[in-house]
Amino acid sequence: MRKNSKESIVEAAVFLFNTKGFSGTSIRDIAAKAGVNPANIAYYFQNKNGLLEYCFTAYFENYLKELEKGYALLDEGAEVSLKQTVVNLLKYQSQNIQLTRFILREMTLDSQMVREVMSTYHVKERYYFKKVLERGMRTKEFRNHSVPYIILQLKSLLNTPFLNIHYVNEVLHILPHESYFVEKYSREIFQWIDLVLSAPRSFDNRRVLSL
Amino acid sequence: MRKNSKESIVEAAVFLFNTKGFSGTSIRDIAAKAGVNPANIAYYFQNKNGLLEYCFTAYFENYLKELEKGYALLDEGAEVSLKQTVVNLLKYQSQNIQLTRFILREMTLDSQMVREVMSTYHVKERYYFKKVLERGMRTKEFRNHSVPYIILQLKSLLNTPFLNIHYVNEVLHILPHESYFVEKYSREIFQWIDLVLSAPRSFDNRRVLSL
Amino acid sequence: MRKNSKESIVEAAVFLFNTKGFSGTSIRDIAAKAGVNPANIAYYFQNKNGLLEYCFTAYFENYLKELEKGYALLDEGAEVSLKQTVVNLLKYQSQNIQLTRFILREMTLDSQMVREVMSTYHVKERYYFKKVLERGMRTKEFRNHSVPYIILQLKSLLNTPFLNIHYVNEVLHILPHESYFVEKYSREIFQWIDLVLSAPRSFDNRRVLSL
Amino acid sequence: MRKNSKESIVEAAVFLFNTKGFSGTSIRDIAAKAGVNPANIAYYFQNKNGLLEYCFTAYFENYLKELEKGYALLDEGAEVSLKQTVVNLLKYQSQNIQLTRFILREMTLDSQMVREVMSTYHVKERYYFKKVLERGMRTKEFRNHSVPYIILQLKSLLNTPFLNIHYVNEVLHILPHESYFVEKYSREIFQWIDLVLSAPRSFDNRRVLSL
DNA sequence: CATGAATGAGTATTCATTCAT
DNA sequence: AATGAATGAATACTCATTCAT
Repeated sequence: MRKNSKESIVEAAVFLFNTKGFSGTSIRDIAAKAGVNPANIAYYFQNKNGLLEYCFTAYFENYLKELEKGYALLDEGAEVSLKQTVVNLLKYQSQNIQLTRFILREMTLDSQMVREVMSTYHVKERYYFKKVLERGMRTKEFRNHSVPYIILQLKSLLNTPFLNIHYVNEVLHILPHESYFVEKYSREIFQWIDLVLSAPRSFDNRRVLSL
Repeated sequence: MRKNSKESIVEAAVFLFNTKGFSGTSIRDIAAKAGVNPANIAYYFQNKNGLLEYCFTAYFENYLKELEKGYALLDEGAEVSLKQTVVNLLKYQSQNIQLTRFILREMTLDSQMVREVMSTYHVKERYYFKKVLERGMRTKEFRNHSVPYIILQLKSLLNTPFLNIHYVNEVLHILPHESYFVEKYSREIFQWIDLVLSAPRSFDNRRVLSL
Repeated sequence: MRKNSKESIVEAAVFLFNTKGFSGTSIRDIAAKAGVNPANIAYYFQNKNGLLEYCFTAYFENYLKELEKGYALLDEGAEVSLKQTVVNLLKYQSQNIQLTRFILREMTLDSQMVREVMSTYHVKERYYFKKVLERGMRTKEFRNHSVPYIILQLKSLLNTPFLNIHYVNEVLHILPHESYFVEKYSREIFQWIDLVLSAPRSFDNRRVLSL
Repeated sequence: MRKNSKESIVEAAVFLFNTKGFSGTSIRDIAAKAGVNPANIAYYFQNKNGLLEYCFTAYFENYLKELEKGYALLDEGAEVSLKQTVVNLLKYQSQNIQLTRFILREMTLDSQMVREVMSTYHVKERYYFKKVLERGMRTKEFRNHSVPYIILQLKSLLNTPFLNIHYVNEVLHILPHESYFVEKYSREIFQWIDLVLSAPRSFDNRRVLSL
C-alpha cells in the first residue's frame, strides 16, 4: 500500500532513537510513527538491531565520504585540507542532525555490536587525521604536537554541539541545525587550528571552499 | 545480609547504566549485581526513575562544588580561577568516570525528567563560567569573545574524553581514568586557554594548585 | 527455477515435520529448505494444514495398498496372509521412515483434523486385521484370542521401531532404516505370531514372499 | 493469591501438552487453564522449556523408581522380577496417563534437549532390562535371544497403549486409563513372556504382587 | 507459476511494580 | 529492612496468510 515503507521506517526510527534512545524506543513506536506494520520492520531489517546497524552504516559511509573529500586536498596543504574537512563534517552533521546525535550517543555504549561496526570506521578516520596532521608537522605548517591529543580535541569540538544540542539550544542559545551555525562555528574551529595547532605565521583561509 | 544495600545498589546501577544505558538496564540486572532483592530498589528509591534522579543529583551536586571551588578564586584572577576549575572538574570526572559517562550520555536525551533536573544545574554552571569569562574580558586577561561559543568549546574539551572513553582508549590509546591523564590533559586545555582565550602575553600557571 | 516445486516442498516438509514436529515447523522453514517462496506453499496446498493432510493421505493410501496386498492372500491361509502383511508393512515403513515417524507421532494428538482423516483408515485397517484373525481362529490356525488385544500387540510391534527410531538407534543399536532390519525384525514378529497367536503345531514360513 | 500456583501450572501444562503437543501449546493457554498469570510460568520454570524439562524429570524419576522396585526382586527369579516390573510400569503409566502420552510422544522428536535429558534415563532403563534378561538366560528361565530385540518388543508392548490412547479407545474399544486394563493387559504381556521369552516349562504367576 | 511486500494475530519472554509477610 | 510471590503491560519477534504484480 505504502510507497516507501523502508524509507519511512528509517525516518521514524532516526527521529525516535534521537529523542528517546535506541533502548528506549520500541519497534511499535517506530511502526506507528512510520505508519507501517511492526512486522514490516523485521521484514526489511531482520530485527531491531538490524535497523540500528543500517543507521550506523548509513551514517558512517557518508561521514567517511566527507572525510575523503577533505583528504583529497592534502597536496594543497595540510591546513587547507584540515579546514576543508572541518567544514565538510560540520555541514554533514548539521544537515543530519538527528541521525548524528543518535549515533554519537549510541557510540558511547559498550555494546558489542557498536564496537564491531565502529572499529572499522574509527580506524579509517584516525588514519586520515593522522596523515593530515603528520604532513602538516613535516611541512612546518603545524607545530609538533601529540597527534592523539590533537585528534581528541578536534573531535571534541566537532561533535559536542550536535550531541548536546538541547543544552546548546536552551542554555547557550546556539542553534546547530541552522545553516549559519556551520559558518560561524567553522570560524571558531579555524581559530583553534590557527592558534593552537599551527605554527605562528600569517593564516590563509581563502582557499577553503563553500564557507 | 549486606551491610549497605543502598550503597551497593547505587554502585551496581552506575556500572550498568554506564555500560548498557539507563533504558537498557533492568531493575533485576541491578538487583542481581548488587546482590539484593529487586523490591528493595523500590523501597529505597521509589522506582527506577528515582534511582536515576538520585544519580543525577549526586553527580551534579559534587560537580557544582568543584565549580564553586574554582569560582572562589576569581579574585586572584580570571585565568587562575578558570584553570583551577578545569583541573578540579577533570579530576572529579576522572575519579567518577562511570557515573560521568552515564550522566553525560543520558543528558543528551529529550526526556522531560532530564530537562527538569538539569535546567537548574546548567543555569548555575553557565552562571559561573559567564562570570569568570566576563571578568577576564573586563580585566583584559582574556580577549573579547562570544561567551556562549567559548563555553561550548570549553565544555567540549572537558567532557568528550569521559563520554567517549572507549574510543579514546581503543583508538587514541589515551586512558582517561588514570591519574596522569588529568595532569596531561589539563595542560592541553591550559594551552587552549592561553592561545585561544587569553590576550597575547606571558602566561602564568604557577598559581594553579594540585597539578 | 526449480523443476518440481511441489515435490520439493513435500520432501522438505516431511523432513522437518519428522524432526521438529508439525507445530514446531514453520512454513518459512519448509520454503527455505525447499528453495521456494513461502507463498508457493499456499498455492499448492491451500495452507499449512493442507500440506499436512496431503502427507497423511499419501501415507495412508500406500499403507492401505500394502494391507490389501496381504489381505488378497487370505485364501492361502490366515497365517500366510498375516505374515505377508507384516513383511509388506515393515518394508513400506522402513522405506518411508521419515514420513512414517511423523505420521505415527502426529496421530497421537487430539486434533480434530487428525481424528477425521484417520477414522477412515483406522476402520479399514481394523477390518482387514479382524478378518484375517477371525478367519485364522475359525480354521484353527490361530488359537482363540481377544481380537482387539491381538491387534493392539501387533500394531505395537509394527510401529514402535519406526516411531522411536532415535531410541532404537542410540540405545539398542538397531537401525530400522537399513534393509536387513526388515528381514530380521520380520522373523521376530513371525515368532510372536507362531508362539503367541498360532495354535501349537509346526510352522510354515516358506510361502511368505520377498523375505 | 492462589495457594498452589506451581502445581496448577504443571497440571494444566500436562493436560495441554498431552492433547495439543508441546509446540502446539502456548504459555498463555497454560496460564489461562491454570488460572495464573503467564509471567508466573517464567517465574517458576524460567521459560517454556524449563517447564518441559520439569515434566520430563518428574516422569522419569518416578518411572525409574518403578523399574528399581522390580529389579530388587531379581534374586527371586528373572521371570518374577520382569513380570513385577511390567505390572509396576503399566500401573504407573495408567495412573499418569496424560503425562505418559505426552512424554512418549515428545521423546520421538529430535530436539537436543530431549536427547540430553533422556540419554541418562534410557541408559539406566536398558541396564535394568539387560541385567534381568541376561540373568534369566543364564538360569535357563529364558531362552537365548537377542537382548536388544527383546527390549524393543517389551517396550513396544508397554508403551503403545498409552501413546495411542485415542486409537485404542475409539478403534479397539480398550480403555487404558481404567484400572482393570492394567490387570488384563498384564496378562497379555505375561503370555508374551511365557511363550516368546521363556524356555518351555510350566509358568508361575503366583508370586507377582498387586495383580 | 512465482514472488516480494505487507499484515494482523500470535509467540515467548521481560519489565517495573506491588504487596503480604 | 527485606523478601518471595505475583501481576499487567509491554517487549521483540514469528507466524500463516493474502495479494498485486
